[in-house]
Amino acid sequence: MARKPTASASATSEVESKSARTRQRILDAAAHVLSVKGFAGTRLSDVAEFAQLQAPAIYYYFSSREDLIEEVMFCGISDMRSHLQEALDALPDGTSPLDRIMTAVEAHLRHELELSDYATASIRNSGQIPEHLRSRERKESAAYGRIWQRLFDDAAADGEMRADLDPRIVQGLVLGALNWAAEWWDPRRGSLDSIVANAQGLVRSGITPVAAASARRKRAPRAST
Amino acid sequence: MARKPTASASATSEVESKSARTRQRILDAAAHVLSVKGFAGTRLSDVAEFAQLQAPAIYYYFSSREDLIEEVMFCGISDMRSHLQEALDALPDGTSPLDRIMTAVEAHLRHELELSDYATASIRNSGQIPEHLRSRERKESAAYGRIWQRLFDDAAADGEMRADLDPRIVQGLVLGALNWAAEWWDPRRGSLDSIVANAQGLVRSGITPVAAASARRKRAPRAST
Amino acid sequence: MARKPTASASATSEVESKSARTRQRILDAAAHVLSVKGFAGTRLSDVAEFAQLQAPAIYYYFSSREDLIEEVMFCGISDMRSHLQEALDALPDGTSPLDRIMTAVEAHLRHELELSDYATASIRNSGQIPEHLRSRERKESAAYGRIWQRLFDDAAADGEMRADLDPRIVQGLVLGALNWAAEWWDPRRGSLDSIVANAQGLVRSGITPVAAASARRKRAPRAST
Amino acid sequence: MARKPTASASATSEVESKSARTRQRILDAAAHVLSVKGFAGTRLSDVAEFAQLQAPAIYYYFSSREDLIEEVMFCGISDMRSHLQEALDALPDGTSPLDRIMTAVEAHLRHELELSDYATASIRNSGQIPEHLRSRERKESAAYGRIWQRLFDDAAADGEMRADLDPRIVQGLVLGALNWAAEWWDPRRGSLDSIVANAQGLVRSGITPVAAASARRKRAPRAST
DNA sequence: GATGAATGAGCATTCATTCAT
DNA sequence: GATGAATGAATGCTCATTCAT
Repeated sequence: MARKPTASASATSEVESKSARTRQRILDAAAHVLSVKGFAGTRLSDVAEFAQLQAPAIYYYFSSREDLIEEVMFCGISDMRSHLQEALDALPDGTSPLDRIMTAVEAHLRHELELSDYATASIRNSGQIPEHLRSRERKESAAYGRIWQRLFDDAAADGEMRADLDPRIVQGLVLGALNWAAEWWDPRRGSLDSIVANAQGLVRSGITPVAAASARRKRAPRAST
Repeated sequence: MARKPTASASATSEVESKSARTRQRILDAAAHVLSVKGFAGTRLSDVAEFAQLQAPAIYYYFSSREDLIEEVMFCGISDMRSHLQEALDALPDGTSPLDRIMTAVEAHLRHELELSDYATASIRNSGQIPEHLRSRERKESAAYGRIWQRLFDDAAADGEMRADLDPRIVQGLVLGALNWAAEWWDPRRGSLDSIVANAQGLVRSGITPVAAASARRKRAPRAST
Repeated sequence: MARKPTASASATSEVESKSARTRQRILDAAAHVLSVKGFAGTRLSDVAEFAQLQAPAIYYYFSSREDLIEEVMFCGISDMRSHLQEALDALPDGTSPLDRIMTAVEAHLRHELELSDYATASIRNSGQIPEHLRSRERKESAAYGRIWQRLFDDAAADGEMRADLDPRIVQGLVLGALNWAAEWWDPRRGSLDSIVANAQGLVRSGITPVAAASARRKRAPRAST
Repeated sequence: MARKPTASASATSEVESKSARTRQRILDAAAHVLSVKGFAGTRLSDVAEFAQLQAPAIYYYFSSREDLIEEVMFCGISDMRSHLQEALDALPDGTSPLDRIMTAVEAHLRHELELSDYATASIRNSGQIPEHLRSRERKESAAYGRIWQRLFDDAAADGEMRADLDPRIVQGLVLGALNWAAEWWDPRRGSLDSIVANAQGLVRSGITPVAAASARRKRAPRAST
């Protein structure tokens, strides 16, 4: 289900028809161009070049440029959401809200920075795309936001978040810190692990009440890969 | 505060000629459109409409679309930098690094969210703009980054930042949290003061060593691989 | 009456008002630009720059770009015609048709190459200018042609032109040779006198019947200056 | 005779692809418009109309308006040169310099007046076109001039040109007479043969020394058709 | 008389899209 | 399935022209 710009094979459909693979190549190319050039700057000719075919061939798989972009945007957020959901589902029952947030932080960062094209395309262009292309994306985006909302609400309810913090605002700030990482993180100048660790550390102690901080603190759960 | 016609800082933006005001109107309009539509999506006709004149009139003040956009980008980061620098300069000698960071967080957020067009234009498009339009902007941007670098380095040197945090990564995450605020903050659904307070709280306790923070707080857990 | 691009003062109006001089400067500039850039390539801004004023100032003297160009074209051919007519009128009665042609050749060449802007503007653009701008110019042009026609017809009638030559065609060829001189003649690489002498020699012996050619041949009369 | 797509001489212009024919149609149309309207006045929409397609279609074959015009200019002079060269090469060894000049006069005139668009485009616009579009054309043009130079130099060396004539100046005047013919010659008012004959007669006796002139004069060689 | 400021018409060029092959 | 060829709808930019000062 997941569309991946790199070469990682999604478990579900090993052997796809040639047609499906071409379609995928176009989507991947579009995600890449979209993430770099932005909505208005994404030309079909560039997408085609990246996908190694001629521009008119795109119309065999997508009915229009907008249709193609819409799908990229949807996939970007949709894949992100399922990736996060899977990571959270994999946690043992009874995992504390704060630890669940740690897992979410890691999942978001890894997905964004490892498979960045779709995610960054989706992230960077959410404000530039015409409304009528965002109905599916908006739904997913809202759902994705709700997952995080729940995480912070639970943390607040369990007394794992300081009372002077507003869960909604904190959520915005934390997601911003994570989303923005794609803008500056350079894999050659620092491991992904280190940025994950720093983000988790920053968020954990940024959120945790003073007393609570020393009280618990077992160990961060391993999230998904 | 004033955005300069070329690069000369006009200290008093009180009585400017009508011509200068028209030029300013065009710049403001361009910043607005640029922040919403992105580099490739910024049409001169839209800018003109926003500035209440005809598109060709823009050429009386700017030699090309690129020239106009280049100046918006430069002003965005340049104004931000001088705003931050002024705020820091206004602090009394001996202010602790951490407190200086708090001031910087507030300055960045207020500038971004109050005059958001230039800042968001600059922020959102830094990755979409062709390199040859970025020479001035890049210089300012680097200088701006260096101010923040010093802040975090000083905090680390003074023992106000936990040893497990990498100052560079923390800087990226914090600035990301602040930059992204323009994407989600809605002035109608929360005061600017509250977002400033939350950001400061999050950063302060996110950074501060356990001992200093409240006397305990050991170390952030190692998360993933 | 004659408009001259260089500094030669026309005898008639020594002291002209400042206004008239500005108008003249504009005409001269237009002639220059027109001769180099052609009709469509003649921009009022270029004319203005050459005349050392701002483009809108031209409208104080000419009602439109077309009007200005029309006058340049008219002056070009009109001055040429009066110059030729004066040279011919200055010849003593009884001058042979062939000698009159020699005078005409010299007059045409000197006018074209010494005061070249108007003449070359007129010559080069006669084919590029819209018909509705050519009514005055066409009349003058026809009159100019008729002078030459008479010269060749007289030469033919007097037996000074070989019978195998068609006076009309010869006229076209001779005027072509003269007109084209502006395209290649470089004052730094050959005197005006030498080109005049060569042209006269070529035309004289090119036209003259064999017997007559060796029979006479006094000397080419010096025409005007 | 064939105008080549790029610069490769396609000897047999029999069966060209439809694409090549469209390209040729555009070139022909451009030559026509260029010869009538001049460089600055040549609009792609006019060229397109003449070629019976829409203006943007031109970009499928030429990368820019300048590129198209550059090729027209190059083809104009290049075709002229090869046409002249072929005519001269076809002459039997031992043909006198003067007779070779007669052949050249005929070749130039026929090419210019029969395929006038390219030739007149090239001739009329050589002074109006920006330098950077003239590198190829200038080379050909110089080569063309050198052919004529040799002709006149040889004539002078063989004593077939009067000593009072300067070969360079005569060359300029003769070529001018021929080039200008396109400006006034009307096929409906005189045969091409008659203008060729008149030009040859004029040049022959215009150049030939007096003694020689009456001595010989056998027959003007009929050159090409 | 002359200029700064602005406009409207027009042109080169780009690009998504179509269609016959 | 895919492409060469072509088109129509923009969009940046130029330039003659106007007008208030």
